[in-house]
Amino acid sequence: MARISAGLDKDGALVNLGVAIRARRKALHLSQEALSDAAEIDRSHMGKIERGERNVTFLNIVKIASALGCKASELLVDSNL
Amino acid sequence: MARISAGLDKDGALVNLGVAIRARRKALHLSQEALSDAAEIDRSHMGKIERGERNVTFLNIVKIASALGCKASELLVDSNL
DNA sequence: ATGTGACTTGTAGTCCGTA
DNA sequence: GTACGGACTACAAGTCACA
Repeated sequence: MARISAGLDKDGALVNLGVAIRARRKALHLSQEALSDAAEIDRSHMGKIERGERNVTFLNIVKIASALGCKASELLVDSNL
Repeated sequence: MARISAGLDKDGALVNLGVAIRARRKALHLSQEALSDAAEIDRSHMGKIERGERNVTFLNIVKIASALGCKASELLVDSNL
């Protein structure tokens, strides 16, 4: 059971963000482990983020984007937000 | 004293985000109160976000962007992120 | 109208496992 | 290499009083 209720994440914003992160990660042929290591975020947490089960903080979005070699805004554009 | 250390917010990302939010809010001639009301976020909390003193979460960024009538990605583009 | 400090509650984020 | 769980700790969310 995810910790984010469908009610809170009305437009699936977190899921879309997670999908965008995963897509960029795969494009770079990185493992979750490699990415979470580069972003200095726990691998378990990163997995939940990709699945849209966690409401990431802004600073971590920036860190992840940076680890993916792109801007945070690009991730959101991918997510249609 | 701000709750976010300069060390954590290396590039002033939170400050830039706050500035972008405030700029858009002013452009719409809204008070913090009106905006925080529209975004369903407490005025006090919103004020701290605008000053870059809080590491806001993704879902709240989306809520604020929505209350500002723009996309979350646009806010980040304004912030150069 | 906004800034700020003090506070409680919820959850982001860590660390350990198992499959 | 990834999903998922339990048990923590750190900190964002949310509220209020007062400047």
